[in-house]
Amino acid sequence: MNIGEIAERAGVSRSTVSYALTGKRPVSPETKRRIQAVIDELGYRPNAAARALKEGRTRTIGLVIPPASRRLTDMQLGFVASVVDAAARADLDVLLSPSGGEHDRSFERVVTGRRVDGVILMEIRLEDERVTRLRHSGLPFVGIGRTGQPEEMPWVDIDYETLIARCVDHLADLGHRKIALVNRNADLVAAGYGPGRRAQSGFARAVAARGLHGVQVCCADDAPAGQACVEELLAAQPGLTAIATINEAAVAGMYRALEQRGLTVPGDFSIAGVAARHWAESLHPPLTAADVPADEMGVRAVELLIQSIADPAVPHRHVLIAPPISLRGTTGPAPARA
Amino acid sequence: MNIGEIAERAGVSRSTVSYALTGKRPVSPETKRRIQAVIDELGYRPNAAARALKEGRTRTIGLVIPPASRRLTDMQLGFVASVVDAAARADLDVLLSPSGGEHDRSFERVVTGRRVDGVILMEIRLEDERVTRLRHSGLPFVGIGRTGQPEEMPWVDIDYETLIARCVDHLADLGHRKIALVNRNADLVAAGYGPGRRAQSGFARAVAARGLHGVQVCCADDAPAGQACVEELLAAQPGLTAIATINEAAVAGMYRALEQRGLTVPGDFSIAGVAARHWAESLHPPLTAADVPADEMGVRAVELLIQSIADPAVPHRHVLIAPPISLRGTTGPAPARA
DNA sequence: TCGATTCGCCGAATCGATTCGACTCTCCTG
DNA sequence: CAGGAGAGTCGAATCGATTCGGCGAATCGA
Repeated sequence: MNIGEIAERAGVSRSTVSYALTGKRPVSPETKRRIQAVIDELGYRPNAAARALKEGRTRTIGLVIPPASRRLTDMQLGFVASVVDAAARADLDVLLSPSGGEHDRSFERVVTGRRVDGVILMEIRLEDERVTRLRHSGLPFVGIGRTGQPEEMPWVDIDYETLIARCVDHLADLGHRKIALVNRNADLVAAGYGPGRRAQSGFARAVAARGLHGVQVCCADDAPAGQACVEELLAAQPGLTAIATINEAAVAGMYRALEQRGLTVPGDFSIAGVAARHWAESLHPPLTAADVPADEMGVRAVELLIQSIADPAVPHRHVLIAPPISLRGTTGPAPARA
Repeated sequence: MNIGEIAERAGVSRSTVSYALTGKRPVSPETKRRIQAVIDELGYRPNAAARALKEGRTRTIGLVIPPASRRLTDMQLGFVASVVDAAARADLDVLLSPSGGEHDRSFERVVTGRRVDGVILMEIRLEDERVTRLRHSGLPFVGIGRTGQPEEMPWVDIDYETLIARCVDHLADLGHRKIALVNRNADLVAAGYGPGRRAQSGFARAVAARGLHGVQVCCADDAPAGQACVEELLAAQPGLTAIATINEAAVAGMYRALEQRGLTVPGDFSIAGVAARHWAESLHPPLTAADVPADEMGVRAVELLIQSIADPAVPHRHVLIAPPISLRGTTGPAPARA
């Protein structure tokens, strides 16, 4: 069933059917009605491939996610969900492409087969060859996250550097003198993962500015790792009274380790972090954290992408988000020196 | 850049380029080499839309997920991840389509615009109009989950009825006499969500068979709801000593409620469930549960779909999974009657 | 009443691939 | 040496939509 059959049954030419559907040229009401009747009867829908071929656009965007075999963090899941939602509202479909590891074929297919009109890239490194690849291809794209050359592309990002510095300031204000940064997993940070690196520098800067003793560690992105990580920290770092973290997936484990050491939060130990709001709230106890509006970020990313697609020459826009810290009760005054 | 340009530069016709690429007719080694050289130089890739139009297939599958605004459970996330992985291995792209609520346009677009060669459907209801829609459309599809008429389609599913019955049996063996089933959220169950309904009947059957006192409740899919739910149960159901559940997202909250009532697990109270393995393990304490192999299920679903696409006339295949219960320490002998 | 607009519609070209039939060689066989 | 087979290639049709130029009829103003 194609546009020709509709045309035939309605007694008009194919072009008239097309114009009736798109409205790009006037069609008489009577003709339009007849065409619509046939379409409704047969349940006709234009063939997406044919349309894409002629129009040169697919009405589809690509979403490049971390290898799916690695569990997505709650925040990443939030990005995916909001991107899919926002795209659906704009009548765009979303093609999912895991990147990294064995899946580069998938990424390559999406980029070079002209299967999508644009791409949203997640989990960006400071040096990211996917960005290079995309720039070279001429395909519009937007980052959730940014590289070390922020001007080279449009993006939406969280200002981890500032946020972690704020966490440190907050903890310092409460009298904590020795603070640890619990980062994301070591591989990621070593590979130049933006948030990880920026958290490092924000932490170092703030710790120096306040004259504190700072310790930095990496930690795999799950609860057991968080537990192990804090156990090690407590053993190796006497006098440690607070943690700042961007590793939301590990927080539950951190709580557990503290609890097993008999340390209460926030009485004996404070934790502040950067996390998706609903996650921070659902933790027990709810985490004092800068609430990352993952939902909003996905929507903004889609907006930027749609603009880039409509006019590739438009200057790159950037959205840097630094939400305030919500005090939820996992931070308190430093305990009296033992 | 298209196949014509490649042909021109290589000094052959377009059909020869096509045959050199697909190997569907012999091409002399020398010609093949020349063509390949041009392709490598220009980085040519065939246009996916043109190919899809001519071939009548898109090399893309649709994955219909629950509305993304609702958080995906860990198990659902596991399905998505494994489907994407398996599809990528088969050189298939995955088009994501949220269904339900305001997103039915997206579902409709995917199904009727012939954008995909087949569909994998998640979160199936006993009566599911999407299944009706898909059957009517003639598009090959596979369910992760099944309707009330299991023969009508190929699927991969978990045998919730049996698994919950096993949980009950296990708890009964340990001496528990009054057991609650904590189901998924009420809306879902009311809408005829398969796992929810099958858990209900499996629970009812097992409870009756063992002469126990059973209580059934629904609970929203998150930790706070789990906490509230167990608080209510404890208040309203004196003598309750165990819970069986399929609501993995609520388990952490259940633990919390018990803890706050001063009840230890498994000393005072037992919990057994059905959950994705890695989730059951990462809970604290790790949950005694039937471990759902989410990774494997996605792979199997893709396999079935590929078969259906290759030969739509092939009889529907079904994979019903009933993994054994892994004892992890949240179940123990019923406490002596208070 | 005549010429110029405007409206509504049609026919044909086009997007970029695949594929079928046919053509030209070369080689082998009887 | 004629004729058939097969290898290698080409030209043209095709998939299903969009879109441009143009054509006839109705409308309008002078």
